[in-house]
Amino acid sequence: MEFRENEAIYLQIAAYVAEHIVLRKWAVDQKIPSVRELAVELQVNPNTVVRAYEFLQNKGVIMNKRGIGFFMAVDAELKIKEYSKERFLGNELPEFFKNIYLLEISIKEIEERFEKFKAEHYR
Amino acid sequence: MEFRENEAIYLQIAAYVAEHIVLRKWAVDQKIPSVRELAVELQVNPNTVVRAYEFLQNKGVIMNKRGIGFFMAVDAELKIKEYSKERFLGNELPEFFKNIYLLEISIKEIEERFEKFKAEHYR
Amino acid sequence: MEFRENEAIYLQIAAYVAEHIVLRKWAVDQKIPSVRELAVELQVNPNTVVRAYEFLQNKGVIMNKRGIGFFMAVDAELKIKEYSKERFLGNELPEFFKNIYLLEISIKEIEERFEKFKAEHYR
Amino acid sequence: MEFRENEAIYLQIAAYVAEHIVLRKWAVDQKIPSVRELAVELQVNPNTVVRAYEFLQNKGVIMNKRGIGFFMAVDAELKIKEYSKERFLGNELPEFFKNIYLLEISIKEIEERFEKFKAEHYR
DNA sequence: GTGGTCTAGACCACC
DNA sequence: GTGGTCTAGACCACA
Repeated sequence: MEFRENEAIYLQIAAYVAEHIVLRKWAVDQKIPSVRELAVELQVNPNTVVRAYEFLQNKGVIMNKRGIGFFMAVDAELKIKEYSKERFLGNELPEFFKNIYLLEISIKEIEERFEKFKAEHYR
Repeated sequence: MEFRENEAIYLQIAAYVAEHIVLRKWAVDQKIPSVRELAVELQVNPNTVVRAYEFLQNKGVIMNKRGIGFFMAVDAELKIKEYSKERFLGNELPEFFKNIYLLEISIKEIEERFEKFKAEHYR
Repeated sequence: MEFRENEAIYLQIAAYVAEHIVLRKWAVDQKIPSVRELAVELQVNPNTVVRAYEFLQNKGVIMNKRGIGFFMAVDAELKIKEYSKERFLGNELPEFFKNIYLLEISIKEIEERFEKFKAEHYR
Repeated sequence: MEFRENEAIYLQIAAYVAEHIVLRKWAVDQKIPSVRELAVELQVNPNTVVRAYEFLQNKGVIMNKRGIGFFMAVDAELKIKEYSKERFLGNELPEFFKNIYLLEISIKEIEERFEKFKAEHYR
C-alpha cells in the first residue's frame, strides 16, 4: 500500500481498516488481522499499526480480547459512520464548498466526475 | 478567525488571503494588509503570516515591494485558480468522492447543503 | 462472568475462587472445581484457570492431589486473608484514599454505597 | 518520581498531571510543562509523556496550541472528575467493597485510616 | 500466538 | 522553541 504524504500513516491505516469493515472485506468471523500481520502486509512498523488500532478502539469501532486479538464491534459500521460524518461535515465539506465556489465548478460537473469515479473504483 | 485542526494555520491564512483576492475584497489599490496588520487581525504569530505570504509569493500570487509591502500580481486570480484547481482535482476530489460514497451521502444532499452554504457565506 | 478490563483475568479468577472459599460456597468436601469445569463455567481458556490455580497454590490456599484435583488447604481462609490484607493495605487503600479525596466523596457516601452493595451481593 | 510496577507509566504520568491540575499546582498561566521538560523532570522517555498527554487530550482535559504547547482546558477539573469518577465507581469501588467485606474491616476503621492519611499527605 | 509498553533516536512541520 | 510521527528493537503479561 502507498501512503499519501500529507496525512499520518496511522490515520491512513485506520481509514484502510474502516473501509474494509464497511465494505465487508473481512466479515468472515469478525476478527481483524493481528498487529503483526497487518504491519507486514502494509510494510510499516508494528507500532504504527498499534496506533491505528488504538485510534479505532477509542472510537468504539474495534475491541480487544486479551491475548486473542482485535474484533469488530457489533456496531462497528455505525461508529465509523458517526465519526467520519462528523469530520466530513465539519471540516471537509466547507472546504469543498469554498473551493468549488472559487473555482467556479458546477455541481453538475461534480456529479459527472463522481459517476466516473464510482465506475472506476467500486464496480 | 477560527482555524481548522487538520490543516496548517499558515495554509489556512493563505487560503483566506486568496479568497479575499478572488472575491475582490481588498481590490482598492492592489495592496494587501501588512504582515503585522493581518497577524493582529487573525490573532496569530506574525511569523505565521510571513509563511503564508511566502507561500503565495512562491505561487506567483503576490509580490513584495521592499519597504512598502505586498501587492497582488496582475494575474493573481489566474494563479490562484491554477494551483487551487490542481490540488482540488488531484487530492480533495477523490477523497471527497470516497467519503460521500462510504457515508452514503447523495449528490442531491450535497447540492442542497451548497445552496445553504452560499446563502450564509457569499450573500 | 464479566471481567474488569484493568486487571488480569487469571487474577480475577483467583479472587473469585478465594471468595467462594471464604464464603464457604464449595465447602462440601474441600474439593474445588476442576480446571475444565471452571473454564467452561467462566467461559475462558483452561490455561487461564490453570494460572489462577497456580497463583493460589503459591499462596498456600489450595493444594493439588495428582490425578484427583485441587483441594482447599486446611488454613485456606487464613492464607487468603493474609495476602489479601497485605495487598489491600499496601496498594489499594492509599489509592482509594487518594481517589475519594480528589473526587470529594465522603466516607458517609461510601458507607451508604457499601450497605447497598452488601444488600445486593451478600444477602 | 517513582512509578508503581502494576500500572503503565504513561497512565501514572497522566494521573500526576491531573492531580497537579486539580490541586492547582500549575495554575499560574494555564500552560502545563512541555513534553521535553516533563520527560526530563520525571526521567522518562519523551514519547512516554507524549502518550500521557494524548490520553489527557482525548479526555478533554488539556488542549494543544500548535507550536506553543499544551494548555489546561477551561473545564479541565470537571473533565478529570468525570472520567475518574466513572472509573472509580465502576472498577475500584466494587473491588474495595469486596475486600473490606472479606477482610472484615469496618467502615469505622477505614475512616480512621483516612484521617491519618489526609494528615500525612494533604496538610 | 496475541497486544501493551517503553526506550532510543530520528526527522518533520509549525509557531 | 513546540508537538507529531515513525522506526527499530526490546521486554512483558496474557490466552
